Amino acid sequence: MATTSQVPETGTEQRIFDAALRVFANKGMDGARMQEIADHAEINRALLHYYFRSKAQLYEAVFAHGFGQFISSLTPSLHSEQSFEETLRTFVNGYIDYIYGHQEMARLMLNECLCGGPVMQSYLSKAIENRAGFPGLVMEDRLQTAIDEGEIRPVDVEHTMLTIVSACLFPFVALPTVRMFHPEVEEDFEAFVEGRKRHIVDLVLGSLRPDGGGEAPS
Amino acid sequence: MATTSQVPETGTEQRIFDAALRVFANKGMDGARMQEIADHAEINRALLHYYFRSKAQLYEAVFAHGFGQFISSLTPSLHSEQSFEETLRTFVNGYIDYIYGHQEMARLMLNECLCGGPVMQSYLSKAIENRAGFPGLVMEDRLQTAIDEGEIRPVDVEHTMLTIVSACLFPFVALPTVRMFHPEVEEDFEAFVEGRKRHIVDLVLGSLRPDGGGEAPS
DNA sequence: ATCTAGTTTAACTAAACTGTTAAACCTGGA
DNA sequence: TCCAGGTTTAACAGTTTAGTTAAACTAGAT
Repeated sequence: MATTSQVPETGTEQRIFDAALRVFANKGMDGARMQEIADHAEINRALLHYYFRSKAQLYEAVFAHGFGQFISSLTPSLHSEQSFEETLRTFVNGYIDYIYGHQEMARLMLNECLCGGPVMQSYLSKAIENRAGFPGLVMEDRLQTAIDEGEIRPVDVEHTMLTIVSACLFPFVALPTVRMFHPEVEEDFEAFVEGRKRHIVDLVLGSLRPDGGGEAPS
Repeated sequence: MATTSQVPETGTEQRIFDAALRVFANKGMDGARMQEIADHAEINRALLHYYFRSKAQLYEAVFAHGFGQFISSLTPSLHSEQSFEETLRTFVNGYIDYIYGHQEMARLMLNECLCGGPVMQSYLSKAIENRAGFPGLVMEDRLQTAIDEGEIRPVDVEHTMLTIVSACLFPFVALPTVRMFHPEVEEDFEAFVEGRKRHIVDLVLGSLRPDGGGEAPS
């Protein structure tokens, strides 16, 4: 079953997978052409269907892999008991690190996120069944306890979470547009990424200090 | 030319336009079908091409309209000389008000934003030629002067702008997904919108107070 | 009454795409 | 040597789509 002894450097299935990811991310599920995927994988359409029966199955396979990878890359580091600041930093760093390391996957997932496609819907609803296994919800809960314990000023946790996630995600998925405003981003992308992490943590912590933010707590 | 005396309640062209917006926003340029647009407009495909020669032209027309509408709905209120806080509040409120009132257009534009499509690219590059005419850049400049004058603590203006825009945009374009986490959003959407405005302004102002944010200014 | 613009119907072309199949090819392992 | 699985090629069927066209119809304006 192809796992007999040594599989070639980059197996065909993996090449198809990578190619599909790239094309799906750039063109979307509808805009993607099986031929283009085959071209990028340097194989032919027939072989493509030989591995992944249909376009829909290929798409779901790619999505599922990225989705699982994303969650499992974030969850473990959030599991232990940390201070709020540590949790926030871990969350933001983990989030952005994943996106940085998997920009195409991030774009693909956000695309699904936008149209509220059935694939995202089904995987997400299953994933959030247990809060402890979903990074965003772990972070949200930690935010709530920090408020309860007076560690930070009382803010709307849902809005705050939305803002944090937005600030982590959006600049990367909208990169083509961001680059038009700030061409220097491309020159030193890693510096931008690290700066982004610091900025977000800084902004949130700065605003949530218990000693009266924009509105005095009481 | 149809403007002789009284055009019927909703002109055909407008109905096509609305239908196209809806379909393009939900399915994307590639996923959209001319037949579906015609159905929503309650006309036939032939008439669709009679008004807008091709799918590409229809798409560009819809995009161009929304793009111009967005800019011109924000620019005037930012023109006068205001305090930083006023400017920020005007910007955030205007941004979110537009999105709230034009959710489909916002989704469509972000879709274009993601794939870095040629349409967005061309319109945007023309729009940012004069900074004073582009809301985001006006805000960014105001942020810079506020720092120069010690009105707020020195922060990275680009990162801060990115965060503000992200926080305004993302929760709305990703609404289908947001709803899965917070079903209550749908019950009172307007409350969510107003809460979002306050939260963002609050968070940013709270963090930018000149008296030492997360990191002491000097 | 006639003219004209908007509209419908229906048929059609041309192209694109997905998915399938059969035959042949290559290569490494038994 | 032979076999089997991966791979290619090429052709095909079936479907869907965009876009065009011609004819007929409708209704308001002149």
